[in-house]
Amino acid sequence: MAAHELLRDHGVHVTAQRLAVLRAVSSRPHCTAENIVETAKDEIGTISRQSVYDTLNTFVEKGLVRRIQPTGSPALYEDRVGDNHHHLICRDCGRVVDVDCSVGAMPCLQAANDNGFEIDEAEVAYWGRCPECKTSTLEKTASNHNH
Amino acid sequence: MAAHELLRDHGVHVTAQRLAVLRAVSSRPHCTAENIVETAKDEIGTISRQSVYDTLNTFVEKGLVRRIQPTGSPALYEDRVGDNHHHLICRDCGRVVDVDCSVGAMPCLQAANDNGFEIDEAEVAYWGRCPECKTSTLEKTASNHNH
DNA sequence: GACGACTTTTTGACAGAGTCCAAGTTGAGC
DNA sequence: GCTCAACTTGGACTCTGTCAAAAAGTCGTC
Repeated sequence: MAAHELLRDHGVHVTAQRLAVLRAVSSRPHCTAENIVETAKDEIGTISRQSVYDTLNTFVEKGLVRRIQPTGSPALYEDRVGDNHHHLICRDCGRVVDVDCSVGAMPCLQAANDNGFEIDEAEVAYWGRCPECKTSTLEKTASNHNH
Repeated sequence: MAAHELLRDHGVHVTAQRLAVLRAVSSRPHCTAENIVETAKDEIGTISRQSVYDTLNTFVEKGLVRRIQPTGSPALYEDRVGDNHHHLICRDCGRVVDVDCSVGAMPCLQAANDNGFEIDEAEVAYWGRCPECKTSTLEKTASNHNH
């Protein structure tokens, strides 16, 4: 489906800014609002930060993009929606990697006890260290021994 | 274990401020840095905001308290560490409620594919609406019908 | 096509959370 | 008691994100 129709079908007006934001989100796996401002500017010349925030909020609301917010990081946006995948986040470099749900298709939406809440999303973040950061820590430790 | 020894064992100096911060975190399930400043002031008379932030960062680093950061809310701190419980968060009022791990004891630490990451924590947030906010929305909807 | 209601975008100010800095004071632990 | 760590004060600053009002653009209808 063309981006144009995608927006129409979700009941939002089609504008150059929105198309650019949508393409910016698609262009890389996990980007910040700031990334999107830059990417969209590259594409259409100029766009205000406010428009990007407004557009992202609209998209999130309409289910066109998904927002994730790891502790200590600005919000990230991705266009992979509806498949309930999760994220691996590196504590050192902040890198985010997609990972499929370990329990299967969507069961993690069920909490053990919902306390009367009406749950619509389960966000799972695995925290740790990515291969590169593991390696560089080892190197640093080794070089410390040379003091 | 007394708070005093708890700090000692984690290799941090024992000070009135740190004890007050620790107690403030324990005093309620999920508190903001601002809550802690106030609670600690009530206890020891005066403490600087800077100290509270420093202390909280130290505690998080040492594993004495856990920090969670829901979208659109300041960071929250809790002293329930090491049991891998999760959180229910209300999209409307921001209320946070503890919930035990749905899969059992710590198995959600295992991602389907760790991509070479060394994972040390799985953070799960269930997003939805709390009973109170569900009710108040219904009331608002009902009153709109009366226009 | 042109009109007009309504939605978006722009611009710039603003707010909240938290960090950084620096210098001086206090206090913990050996 | 000495030394180093921790605390205070206060302000400047950064980073994300929102608010408000005016200008511009979209889209259904004529």
